[in-house]
Formats: sequence, structure tokens, C-alpha cells
Amino acid sequence: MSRTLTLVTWNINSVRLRLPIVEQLIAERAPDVVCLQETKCPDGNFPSAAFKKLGYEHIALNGQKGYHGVATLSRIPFAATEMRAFCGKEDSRHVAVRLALGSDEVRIHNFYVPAGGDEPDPAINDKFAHKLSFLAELEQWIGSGPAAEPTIVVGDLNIAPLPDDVWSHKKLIDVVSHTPIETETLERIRLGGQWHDVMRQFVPVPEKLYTWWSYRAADWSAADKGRRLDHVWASPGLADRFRSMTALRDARGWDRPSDHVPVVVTLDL
DNA sequence: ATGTCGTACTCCGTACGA
Repeated sequence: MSRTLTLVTWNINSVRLRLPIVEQLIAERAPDVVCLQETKCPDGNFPSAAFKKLGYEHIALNGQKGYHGVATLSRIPFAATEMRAFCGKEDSRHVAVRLALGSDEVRIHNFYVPAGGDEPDPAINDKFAHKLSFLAELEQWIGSGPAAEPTIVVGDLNIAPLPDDVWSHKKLIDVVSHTPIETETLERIRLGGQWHDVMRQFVPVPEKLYTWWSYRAADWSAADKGRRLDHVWASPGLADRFRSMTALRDARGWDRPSDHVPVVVTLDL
């Protein structure tokens, strides 16, 4: 006996402002679990009632005023929830849930990795130093050996690791999100934890694959200068359970869009 | 291609982060 789980990860850049398009995504895709980043919302102001009305009765929040913030919404009950603070900061960049699926419990990590500022030099840019420190802690936690239980990692990792994850590898090689120190570190974490890159399982290189287009482009679609900053990783035992993956490019053109699009995956459990 | 967003305070404009 098996069931199909639909899971979404989406950096929505303010959950309160984006509530209508999150509802649109839910109407179109009927996900079982929705992992949001950059909710920019203290937990007490999170629009939980609106999501509960749509069937997401189980909500794990790690939010704060103004910046960052993650939330995991679920139709399936949680057996446990957990939050981790990185770099000694309580800045709302992680929440994990364990889905109560009977014998098949699955853990889902939802991350929002620091963006890292503009200058890719930790000596002169504290934000980039913070990003590297965050990644070092992440490597210790999930990048040095396989997960002990079936686990999915999702979120805005703010790094486009592969040459075909950006519109121009050459032009972005010195741009934060695609510098060698970032891409090599992320790949080391992924391989060290034996994580499978689910998105690339469905859209192999050298095909371009993006989840983010800057607000600053005059015509984001025509210019198409995207990056794959959002990711879905699976622990070894789950890798062959995934049935589909869609980076929903259309959502970048929805009314008052986020600069990130939702990534939708389905898997059989 | 320093351009466009969202949030909070300095609160009908400015500063900051992304």
C-alpha cells in the first residue's frame, strides 16, 4: 500500500502580502505539505487561520519581525517539530517536522540560508562571513554522513551550485550565490550527507533550471537571467520514491509575485 | 543592469536587507 505525497517549497517574500498567490498555488496543486521561506512575520501574526481553513491544520512556525522566517504547513499531523539556531543567532532560518505517516515517518527540513550580501569576501563583508559560517555548521549537521531516517531537505539555500543553474556561469562566477567557495561548499555538504539532488534527477544537466529571477530586471521573462537558489534533497532511501518535479515558472508572472517560484515534487511513500 | 521589492521606523519619506 502506498500514498502519493505532494510537497512544495517556496520563498514567498512576506507571507501576509503573498497569501492570495499561496492560496492560488494550493488550489492548483493541492499539496500535502508546504514549506515557506522569508515569511517576514512574527509567529503571533502568521495567517494560520487562513491555512487551517484550507486544510493545513498542522503548522510549524519559526518567524520573527521583518526578516527571514520559515513555516511548514501540513495536512498530515506532525510526530515532532524542531528548530535549530545557527551561528548563535535566533534568526528564524530553520524548522523541521516529522510527518506521522504510521510506519513510514519522514523528516522534512526547511531552510533559509543567509543571502550573503554583495561582496564575496568574508574579510570585508560580514554577511558573506555569516553565510560561510552557516554553511560550516550545516556541513557538520547534515553534510558529514547519511541521515539516520528518511529525510527531505528543502528551502532557499541561496546558492546555485551547477554551471547550468545560472544563466551565465562565466558572468556570475564572482557574484554571490555562484562563487566557487559557495558552490563547492554546497556540493561538499550534499555529497557528504549522501543527499540526492531531486530537481536534477528530473531536469538533468546541461538543461537550464531556475527558481529565481530578480525583481530588478525590466522584463524578467525575456531576459531570463535566472538562478536555481531553491533545492530539494532526499536521503538515499527516498531517492527512488520521487515521481515528479516542477519549478513553476508561471508563478513568477502571477499578480504581485515573489522573486522565487514554487518547486513542487511528488513522491510515493 | 544599482535596477525593484518588502518591512520598520526615522512614520506620507528614509534605511536596510535581499
